[in-house]
Amino acid sequence: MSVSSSGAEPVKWQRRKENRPEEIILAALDLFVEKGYAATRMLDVARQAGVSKGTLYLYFENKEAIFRAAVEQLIVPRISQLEALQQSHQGSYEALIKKMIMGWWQSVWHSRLSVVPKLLISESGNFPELAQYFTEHVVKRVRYIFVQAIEQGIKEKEFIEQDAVTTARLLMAPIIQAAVWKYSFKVFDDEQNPDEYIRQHLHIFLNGIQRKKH
Amino acid sequence: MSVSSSGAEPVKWQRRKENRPEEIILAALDLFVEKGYAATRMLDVARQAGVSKGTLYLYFENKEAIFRAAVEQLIVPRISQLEALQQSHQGSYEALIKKMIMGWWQSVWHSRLSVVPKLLISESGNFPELAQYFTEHVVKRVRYIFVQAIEQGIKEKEFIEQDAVTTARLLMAPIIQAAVWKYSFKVFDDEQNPDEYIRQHLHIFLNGIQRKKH
Amino acid sequence: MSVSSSGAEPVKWQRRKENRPEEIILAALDLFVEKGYAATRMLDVARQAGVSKGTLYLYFENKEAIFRAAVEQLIVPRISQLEALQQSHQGSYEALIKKMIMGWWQSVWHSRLSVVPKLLISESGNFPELAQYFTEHVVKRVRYIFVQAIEQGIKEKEFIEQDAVTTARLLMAPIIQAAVWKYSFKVFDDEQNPDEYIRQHLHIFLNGIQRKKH
Amino acid sequence: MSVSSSGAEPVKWQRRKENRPEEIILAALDLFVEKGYAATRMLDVARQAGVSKGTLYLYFENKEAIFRAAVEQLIVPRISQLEALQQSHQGSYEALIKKMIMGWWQSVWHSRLSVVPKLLISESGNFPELAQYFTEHVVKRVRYIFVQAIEQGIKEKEFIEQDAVTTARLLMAPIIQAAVWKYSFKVFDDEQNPDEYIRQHLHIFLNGIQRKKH
DNA sequence: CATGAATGAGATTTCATTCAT
DNA sequence: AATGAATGAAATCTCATTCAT
Repeated sequence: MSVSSSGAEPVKWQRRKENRPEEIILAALDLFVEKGYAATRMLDVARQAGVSKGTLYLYFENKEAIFRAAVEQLIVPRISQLEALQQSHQGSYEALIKKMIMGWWQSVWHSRLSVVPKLLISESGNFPELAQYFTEHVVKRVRYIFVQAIEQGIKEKEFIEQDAVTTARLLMAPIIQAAVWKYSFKVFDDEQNPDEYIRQHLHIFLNGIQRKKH
Repeated sequence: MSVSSSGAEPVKWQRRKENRPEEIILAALDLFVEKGYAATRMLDVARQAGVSKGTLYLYFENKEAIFRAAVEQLIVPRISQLEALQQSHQGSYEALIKKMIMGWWQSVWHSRLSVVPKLLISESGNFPELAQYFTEHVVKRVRYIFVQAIEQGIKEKEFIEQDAVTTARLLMAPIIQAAVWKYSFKVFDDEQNPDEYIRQHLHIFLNGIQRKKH
Repeated sequence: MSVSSSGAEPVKWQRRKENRPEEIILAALDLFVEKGYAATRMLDVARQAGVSKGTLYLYFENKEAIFRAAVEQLIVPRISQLEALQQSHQGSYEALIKKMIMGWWQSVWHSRLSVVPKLLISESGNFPELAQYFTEHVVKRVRYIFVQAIEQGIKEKEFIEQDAVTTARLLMAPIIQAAVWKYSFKVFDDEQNPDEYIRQHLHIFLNGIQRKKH
Repeated sequence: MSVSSSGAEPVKWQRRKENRPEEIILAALDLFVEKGYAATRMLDVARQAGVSKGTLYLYFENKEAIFRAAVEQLIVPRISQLEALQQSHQGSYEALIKKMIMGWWQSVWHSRLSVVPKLLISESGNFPELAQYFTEHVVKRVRYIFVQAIEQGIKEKEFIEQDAVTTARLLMAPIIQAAVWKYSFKVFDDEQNPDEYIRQHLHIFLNGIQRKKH
């Protein structure tokens, strides 16, 4: 199912030192999202990763270390993409926000990364340091990028006067919400086209904050 | 419910006994939200409710039953309020939506009810039937109320043409998001005024869907 | 086998809060001595004590706590007996030493207490704090009692001039040795009469340190 | 043993290979004494011996085999020294005993051999065959040498009438005790001069068993 | 009814041993 | 011959649930 391109011999004793940590992280992420951290047994993680229980402990000190690694390694690298996008932008701030949201959406929604919000929301109570780390290094950093775009749009008379931080929260809320929903109630809720959802969000939102041209 | 069948004389010191199930539910809710379902020990619930471990089992079959009861008893009654509001409304649909959102917000945000979204998101993987129940009987039902208001606003040329279901999702997303955030990252995230947050959401959102008057 | 005088109904659910800790300690002692600390499984301790695994953890934080309790509660009380004996003595120092050794021997050898030396010797490497505690509060304290008797005997010209501490060590060595042997090699070594062994030790030792009367 | 069958040219850099088993035994001994058998991990043994875990299994079947080898190879050869000493002796039995004890003491105390008593005492419960082997082939054999010396001394009227086996036990007890102590409580107990300890033991003991000359 | 001591299934974690490299 | 990554049995410990009091 997973290993490589050469087909189908289920080898039992495999040495894959290089790839193990990432394989374990991805396996754990799948399960943490599905069952929550506490309900995920190390045996499950091992099976999902195609290794034995003991192997997990060769690469991670304990269950919590896997959790931390999953969050940190997956998310943080993505943010710089966003920052780069902002700095190289030319044109209206409406166009910048559209571009950033759509880019973020593409890279997050369709990747395994989209599970992280749900995971952190679920486990924030049990891992306060991790929740704090996430708040400081991800939430606020991403929000700041949008805050800047909004503030500059206000200064340039493109957007109406408003509190930029609250507006940035409102810009992000439906996206985070969608990611959380995907892993919580999607199977029971009616199908919807996520791309259309975002498109419409941007439409209403940008329409809502723009200074009306008379 | 059982002791004195001649419901006339409400003896004070019996109240406690009568309220036991609710006290247990509230205690459990607090803990489920704080630590998650799996990490909450029955001993903790007992202590928080001021009873012994054994007593829990006099009122509930097991841990899961407490969880189900908590969700069902807290949420469902509130929805009919919303439905009543809609049916009695007179005036613009913008005003109706404002009224409903603010009413919902008041009754949810400032009550213990606000923990339910976070709780269900966290535990949906472990309690699929409950997640389904919640999706069908709460999410969709509430959404339907807003869908109707939006659709009628479109028909009356008050709002622009758009997919009402998606729009309803976008209307609700920041509110649910706020409730989830409150119990996940609020302590680490910067303070914000929740009432101002909702006010601004309504402002941008309604501004964004209104048909521009020229 | 153990519970009480009323005969033979092996009850399954027994509440014995008062006696449990001591029962567990004694059970653990038996096994620690037989197999060593590390090789003794908590399940074994539970079975030996006639309780379940979980019950152990109601009374002791972990395996090490049982070990510590066993050592501390059994040994320390006995020492004061010895000190009392010394202070009330009248007569020759030879007689005092005889009396103390025989008394100590009686109370230690024929009781479960005799296992402690072997146990501490075996586990000293893994429980250095416990070994230190034992050295300070038991070994040195007991030795000091004998050192005093010997020094006074020297002063009174009853015994020959010699280093009293070394002599006290030599007085105690065969006794400790016997206790250790009992739990290590006794089953394989030839039977011997322990009372005769001590009697002869005292005979040779006291004969060896006495000032020769001409 | 295997490589160069023409045993003439002892190549230096092959030595290491040839000595592997002994190096492993010595490494294991150090650790067994410090931590006990069960608490000693094969990884520790490997590291201490400067080899990898897998290599241990090239030379020994399993952990127990290392333990057995350690005991057997270290102890047994020393006994014949003692027997030779006895057979070649001329002079008083007091002098013979002094010579044997001092010789034994020298070769045991100041060598790694001194750890064996503590080790066997600690692990006798887990390795009964080994304990039996030790009792039969070491303890009794050594004791027999001393028993003979004592019995002959009695016959020659050098020593007083007494049970020679018990006396031999008492002669050996302080020495074994000292070796055990060295690896159990020495670091916490006060310093003492071991040579002085033995000298004084011989003094008291021999003084105690000698027939008084009038 | 209420209690909390007692239970035991099941979780995490360790480490002797195996075997691909 | 040597390595050390990988294995999995078995240990400690937790906690939902039961039941004597």
